[in-house]
Amino acid sequence: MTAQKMPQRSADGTVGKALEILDQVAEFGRPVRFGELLAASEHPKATLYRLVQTLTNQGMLSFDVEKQTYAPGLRLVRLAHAAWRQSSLAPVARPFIDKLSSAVGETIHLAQLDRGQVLYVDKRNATQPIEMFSQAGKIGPGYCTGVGKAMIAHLGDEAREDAIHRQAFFAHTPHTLATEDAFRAELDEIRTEGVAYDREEHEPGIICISAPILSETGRVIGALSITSSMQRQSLEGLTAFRSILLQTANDIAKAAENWQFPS
Amino acid sequence: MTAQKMPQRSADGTVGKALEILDQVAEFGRPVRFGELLAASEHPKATLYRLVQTLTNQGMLSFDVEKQTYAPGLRLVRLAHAAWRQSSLAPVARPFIDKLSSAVGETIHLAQLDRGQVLYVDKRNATQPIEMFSQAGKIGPGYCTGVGKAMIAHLGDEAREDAIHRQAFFAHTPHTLATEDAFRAELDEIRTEGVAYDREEHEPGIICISAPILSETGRVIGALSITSSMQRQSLEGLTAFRSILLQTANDIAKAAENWQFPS
DNA sequence: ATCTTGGTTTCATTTAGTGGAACCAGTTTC
DNA sequence: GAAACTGGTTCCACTAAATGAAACCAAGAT
Repeated sequence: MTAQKMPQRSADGTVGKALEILDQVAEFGRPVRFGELLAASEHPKATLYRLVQTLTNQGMLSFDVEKQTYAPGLRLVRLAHAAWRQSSLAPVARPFIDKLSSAVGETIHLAQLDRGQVLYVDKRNATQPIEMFSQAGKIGPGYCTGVGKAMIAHLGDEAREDAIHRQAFFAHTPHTLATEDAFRAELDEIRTEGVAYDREEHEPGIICISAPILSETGRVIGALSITSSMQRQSLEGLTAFRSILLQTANDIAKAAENWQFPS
Repeated sequence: MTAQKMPQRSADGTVGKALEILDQVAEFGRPVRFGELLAASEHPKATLYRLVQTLTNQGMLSFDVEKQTYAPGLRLVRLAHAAWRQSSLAPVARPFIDKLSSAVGETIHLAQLDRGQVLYVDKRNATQPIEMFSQAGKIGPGYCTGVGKAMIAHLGDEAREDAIHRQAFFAHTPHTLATEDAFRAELDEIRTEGVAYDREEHEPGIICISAPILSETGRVIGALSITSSMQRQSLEGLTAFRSILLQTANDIAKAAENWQFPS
């Protein structure tokens, strides 16, 4: 089995534990029996049971009476709606992404950093229609995606170290930078370069160019990327997008500064 | 053992309280100051403070250091992704909705019931492109929407009573059924009718026809609706969709029965 | 009919949550 | 320039809530 330990979240209090359970259920990716959960959990039966009970009648977990399984609850969808509108860059960035999308005709990703991991908050694909939550909310590794590297490279020293230590450094492809040292070197490169490239590091044949979105004070607030495949493009081809990508990232940053939420 | 637990008011344990806070923040619809939250809360300063702290470093709330405001956190988006894929009807229903959408050329909604409220989990609009989370995750009232009425009408007695008591019965329009009695009568009607109509009860000029999605055992698992406006359609016009709507609802129910999650 | 397996409940013990009050900046007011 | 606010953070005795070992229950399996 693949016993890969995730970076631990300082489980403060009961609330922390409850949320940890929630994460576990979510990670299964399918409805789970109580027993399975118990096996994967530190907690004794009774404790886990009560925790799950609480989450369930709070609507954070949904319980399928017929199949006796638990899954992340719909209340989350409701809350995420609010989160997405308020905390994510997506609403602000939308017009710019639309423009960029039609200008370059390639897939666009908008992502933010969540504890060292890449969280995609929006996506535009020239050809296919958008796929709702199946795209937004998706997560990916920080160390081998263009957006991930672009963001981590521009973090402050402290935050960057933290992010680096959260990486799993699994070699998805022969091109993956799978060691901390190689990764650090790449980050330096990216900082001087201004943009990050994904040279088939995550998926074979998939390449991208990515730029960070930085606030006026230099804080990393997200990243933007143009993705393509080796069939359609070369790395040099992507370089041609450098200018428009940086411009768009800048536009989004500006727009984010004086973003007022609709009453 | 009597199943009588009247005093519930979303108050089980610390976890319940924390989630309540989360809801409150989400309800603001914009970043909030600690003070504002305090004013809207029952809890004393210190308690609220700690709760908010916990939620924040759990990633359930995000804190804008510059503006000193809280908003629902990105961790929710990640969790919701899982919830949407697993607990919602959307992934199963997608192909059917697509088909229905292109067949009727009107707006389609897919919704589920969450504590008496309507939670939209997917939407198809013939003309406009999809709008990610800005649509999925949206909530609406149960008593004055087609999907809401269709679902509540087909609940079991106990659950239906519960749902009815959760309704606010605010008269959004002159046509809103704003009393419990009128609502009950309408529900009876809907049960014999098989479909529910929204006759400008929520928004002026907006009408819809809706069918519940029922499991083989008769449990309500969601609802489907075709929405239009008085400009484009009449109620009679919508009636023409009755058959295809019921058919689609049925297809979705069938598909949901033997839905296996992708490993 | 008895043994497992998987889920639920009890209850004395322990731990974590609570909240009144004090404390600290920064701002405003006098 | 001191004094009174305002908004946020920390203390700590008190209390309510979480804990978990063990008992219990309901099916299926043997």
